[in-house]
Amino acid sequence: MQDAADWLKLDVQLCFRLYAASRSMTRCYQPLLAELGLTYPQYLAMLVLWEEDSLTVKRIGERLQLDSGTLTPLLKRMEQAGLLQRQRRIENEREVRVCLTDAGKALKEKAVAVPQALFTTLNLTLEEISQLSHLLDKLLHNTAQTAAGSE
Amino acid sequence: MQDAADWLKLDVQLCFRLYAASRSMTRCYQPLLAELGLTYPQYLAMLVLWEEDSLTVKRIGERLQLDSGTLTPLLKRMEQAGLLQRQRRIENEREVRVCLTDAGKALKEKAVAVPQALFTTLNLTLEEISQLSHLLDKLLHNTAQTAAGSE
DNA sequence: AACAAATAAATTGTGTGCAATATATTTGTG
DNA sequence: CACAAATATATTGCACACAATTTATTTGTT
Repeated sequence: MQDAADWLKLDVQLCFRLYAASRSMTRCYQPLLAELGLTYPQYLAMLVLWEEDSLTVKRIGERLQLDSGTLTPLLKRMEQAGLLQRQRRIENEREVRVCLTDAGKALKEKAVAVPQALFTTLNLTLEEISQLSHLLDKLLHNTAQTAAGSE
Repeated sequence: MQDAADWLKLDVQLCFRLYAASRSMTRCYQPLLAELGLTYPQYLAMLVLWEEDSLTVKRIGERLQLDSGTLTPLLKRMEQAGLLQRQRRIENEREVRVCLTDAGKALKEKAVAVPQALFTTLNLTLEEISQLSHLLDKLLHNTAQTAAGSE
């Protein structure tokens, strides 16, 4: 009985650490991103668009592992903020193409300071970051849902 | 210019991995917890209460790093579900004491299967889990807010 | 061409997270 | 005792996440 109960201790649970660490890191981003007028998920969407502009909602969702239920309102708010434009494609009217505005593109300059500041806050060695990234990738791979993770 | 822009690539960002991994793991828990009638944050609250029953909202919040804005409605839903009871303490009426009901205590038996199933899904070695836990703890420590992390 | 199946977004509803504020109670100080 | 400061919880408002459903469009098949 005691053996089985040990599995249920909070401190033993890897998942709680992951959950707490993710939220803790997002909280670190928050004041930095507030200066750019972005939330953390909005920042992720901008990262994707800065890398490759003019993507469909579906493509952004694949990169961020988010569905339209999350992305549609998020992108609408970013459109309201003047960072991007959403328009149905003429070739395929099911799709909505998302393009950065000049303001959206310009924000990239200021954003460079964000990951650099985070790196300082994290205070992990490059070796530790590399290890952590590797382990998280492996975990992501093993937990990926067959439905969502279609590549 | 190119150097600075490299900091803004999604795949480089540790934080995105953490964010994606946390959500991916929660999705793995979801079908298992659905059988217990719990969401993931509710499961975490139960873990804390199974370990030590009759805690204040504040104490639960310290364990889970959640504030009353999140916990109050969450605990109310769990009370509705018959898993616990919330009552103002007589000694100090600012505090609310949270106690498991018999149903809440009994649920522990079924819950033991959950972390075991997750361990199988994760498919990580004990060594890898240990490493990951250690790195996440370090990250958590370094990102902890001075305000919230009062011990 | 006709139409079922597939696809892409949008919508709806529920449950977090969290900042900011409000309320009630207790504690500390003169 | 009076009363400001501190404490614990609750409330409000906003922004995700995500399951489930709906809507509109395109594709595949006959």
